Amino acid sequence: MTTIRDVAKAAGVSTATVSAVINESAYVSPDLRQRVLKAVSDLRYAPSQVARNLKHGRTQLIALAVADLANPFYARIVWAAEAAAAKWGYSVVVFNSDENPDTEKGVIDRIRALGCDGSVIVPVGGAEDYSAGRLREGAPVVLLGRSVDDPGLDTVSIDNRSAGERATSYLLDLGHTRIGSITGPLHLSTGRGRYDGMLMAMQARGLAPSPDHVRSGAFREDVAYSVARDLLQRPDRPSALYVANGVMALGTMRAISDLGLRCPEDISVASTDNIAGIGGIKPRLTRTEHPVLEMTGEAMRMLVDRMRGTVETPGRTVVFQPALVVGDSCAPVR
Amino acid sequence: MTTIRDVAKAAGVSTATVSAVINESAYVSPDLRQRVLKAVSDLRYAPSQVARNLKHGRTQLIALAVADLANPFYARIVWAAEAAAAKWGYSVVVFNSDENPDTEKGVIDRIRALGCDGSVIVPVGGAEDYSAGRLREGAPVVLLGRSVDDPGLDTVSIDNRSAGERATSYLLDLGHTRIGSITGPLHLSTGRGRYDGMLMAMQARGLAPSPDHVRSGAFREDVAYSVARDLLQRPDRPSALYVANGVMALGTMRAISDLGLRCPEDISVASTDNIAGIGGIKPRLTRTEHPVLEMTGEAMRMLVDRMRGTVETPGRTVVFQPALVVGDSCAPVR
DNA sequence: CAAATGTAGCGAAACGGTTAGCTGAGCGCC
DNA sequence: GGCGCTCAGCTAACCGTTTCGCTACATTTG
Repeated sequence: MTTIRDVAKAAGVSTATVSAVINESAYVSPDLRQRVLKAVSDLRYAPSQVARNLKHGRTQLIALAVADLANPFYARIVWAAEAAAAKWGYSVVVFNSDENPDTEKGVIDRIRALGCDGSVIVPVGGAEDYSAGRLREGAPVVLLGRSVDDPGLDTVSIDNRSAGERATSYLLDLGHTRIGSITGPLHLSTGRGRYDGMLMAMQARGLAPSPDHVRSGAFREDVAYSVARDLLQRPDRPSALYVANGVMALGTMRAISDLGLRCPEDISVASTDNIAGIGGIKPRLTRTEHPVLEMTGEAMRMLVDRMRGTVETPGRTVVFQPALVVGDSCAPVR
Repeated sequence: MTTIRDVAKAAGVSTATVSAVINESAYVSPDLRQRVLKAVSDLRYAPSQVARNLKHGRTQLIALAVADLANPFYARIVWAAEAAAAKWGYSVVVFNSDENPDTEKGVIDRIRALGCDGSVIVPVGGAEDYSAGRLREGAPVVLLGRSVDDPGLDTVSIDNRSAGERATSYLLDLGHTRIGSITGPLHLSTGRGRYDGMLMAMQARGLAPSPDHVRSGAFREDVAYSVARDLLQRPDRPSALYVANGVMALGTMRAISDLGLRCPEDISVASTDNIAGIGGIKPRLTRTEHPVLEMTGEAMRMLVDRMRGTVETPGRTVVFQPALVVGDSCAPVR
C-alpha cells in the first residue's frame, strides 16, 4: 500500500506538503504542487480514510437500524436514507433489528464499535437503550417512525392515531359498523396508536369493535395471514377490516383470497401503509399513507444538524400526518 | 473520550497489559486482570474500533452496491446481505448506483475511500470499473446478479436465458403465438439474456416476435407503464406479454388496468421475478423466480473466502437456475 | 551459590494520516 | 546594513490502538 510518505519521498517534499496539496488546506507553490500531483497519480495514491478517521475522530458513517429489513416499508427508508446521506457526504451502514429487542442490543453494540458518527434508529426496544452512553458519546441518535417514552430523544414519527382514525372513519362512512382489526404489537407506538385511532373513530359514532374481531400480532405478512384466516372463518365475521400496515394488508388479502372470499364484495379492507408500486394489481388498497421519503429526509437532516453541533436544543419531535388514498378495496355495507 | 491510557493509569498498569486483558491475547495474572477489568467498567471504556482498524488495516465493513435501491428485488438483497454479514462479524454499507454508470463510479470511489474490506456489486457499468486497482488493493469484489465481460471476476449470476425461455415457453404452451415483450436494457446481461431466451423459445417453434411488439427500457415501474400503455394501444396488440422483471410487470399490470383491459382475459402476462409477498392480490403473476436469498448468501460466502485469503483460484462464476411459478395472469389463447 | 531458564509486564515503535509550531529565505524600510 | 515582517515548507507530535522486544524478577539446575 502506498502511503503519504511514499508520495512525499517521490516528490521530494515533506508529508505536510503532500497533505496540504491533497486537502488544499494551505498554499503550495505551483511547481511543488505539480510534483506532488504527479507523484500521487504515478503511485496511484489514495489517502487512507481510516487514518484520517483516527486523527479526526470521525468515520463519515451513519448507522441505520430498522425494525425489519424484509418489510418493503423499511426498504424504502433505506433507499431514502442512502440518498440523503450521499448528499451530505456520509455513507450508510444498515442493520436489521428484526423486531427483536435482543437483536437490537447487539446492533447497538456493533454501531458503537464501528464508531458511527450518528444513528437513525427505528426503535424496537425500550427507551433506555438509545439514550446517551449506550452509543458512542457525542454521536447523536434520531428515532424514526416509532417513538419511545423519552422526550430527550430527537424523533421523527407519524400520527398513528390519525392514521387509524381516518382509515376507520372511511369505513364507517361507507356504513360499516361491524369493523374488525388486525393490529400490530400494542406495546409499539405504531401498533398502539393506530388501534387507538380506530377506537376513537368508532367511539365518536357510539360504536366499539367486538373483542372477537380484534387481533394483534407481529407486523408480518405470514402473521397477518394466519390471524386473518382465523378471524374470517368466524360465523359472525366483520364486514370490514382495518389492517395496521402494508405487509399485514397483503397477508390479509391472501387470506381472503385463499378462503374464497372477494374483496371488496364480501369484505372491505382499509389499511395504514401499503406496498409501494403495486397500484396496478386488484384490488387497489384503500389506505392511509405516510410520506416515507420526506420523513426519512427529515430524520437525516436532524441527525446531520446534531452531528455538526448546529443545534443544541433538547429533543425535538416532528410528527408527519397521514393522507388517505382511496383504492377499491372497500365497498358500502350491504 | 476515555482511552486505553486512561484505563492503564487507573489500573496502574501499562497499556500493553490493558490490551492483553481486553483481547485475551496474553496471560495476565488474576489480580492485575481484575484491576484492569474494574478500571474498564469504572471508566465505561470501549476500545476505539477506528484505532484498531488503522493498526490492523481492516474495517470490518463490506460494501454492497446495488443497481437500484428503490427496486424491491434489490431491497431483498440488502436484507439477505445484512443477515449474512452479521453472521460473519461484518457490517454492510449500502450504496445505490441508480442504474447509472457515472453514479456507480462515484460509489466505487466512496467504497475505496472508506477502506471497505470487500465489496458485493451489482454492476451497472463496464468491466473495467471493477477490476483491480479501482477498489482498494487486496479488497476483493464479487459481482452479483449481472455479469460483465471479465472472467477474472468472481460472479454470482442467474441463468437469464433460461428464465426468458421458460416463461415464454409457458405462454407458447397456452397457444399464444403473438407474444410481445417488455424487456430491460439490452446492454445489460439481465436484459439481453432474458430477451435472447424469449427469442430462443419462439424460434424453437418456428416463431418470432413482431418487432412492433418488443419494447426495451429501464428496469423501472414507470418506464414499463408507459411503454406497455403504448404497446397495448396498438390495434394489433399481442395476446401475451413477457415482461423482464418484477417492477416492470407491476407497471405493465397498471397500464393494463388503466386501459380498461383485463388480465388474463384480454392479455396474458408472464414475467421474470416478481415482488415478494404480493401473493394475495389478483391476478397472481405467473413468473420465473430466482433464489435471491441463496444467491446473495453465496456471493457473501465467496467474498468472505477471498477476504480470508482461503481461495486463490481465479474468478469463479456461480449461475443459479430460475424456477417457474404459475399464478393466474395467463390464460389459454382464445 | 552462581548460572541458566522462564515469564509477567513494561516501554516504545509502529499504523497513515493531520497540523501546530518552527525555520529560514526574501523583501521592504528606516 | 541591520531589523523585522511575511510566509512557503519542514519537523515532529499526535490520534488510540497493537505488538515486538526487552527488563527484571522468580525459579530451577549444576
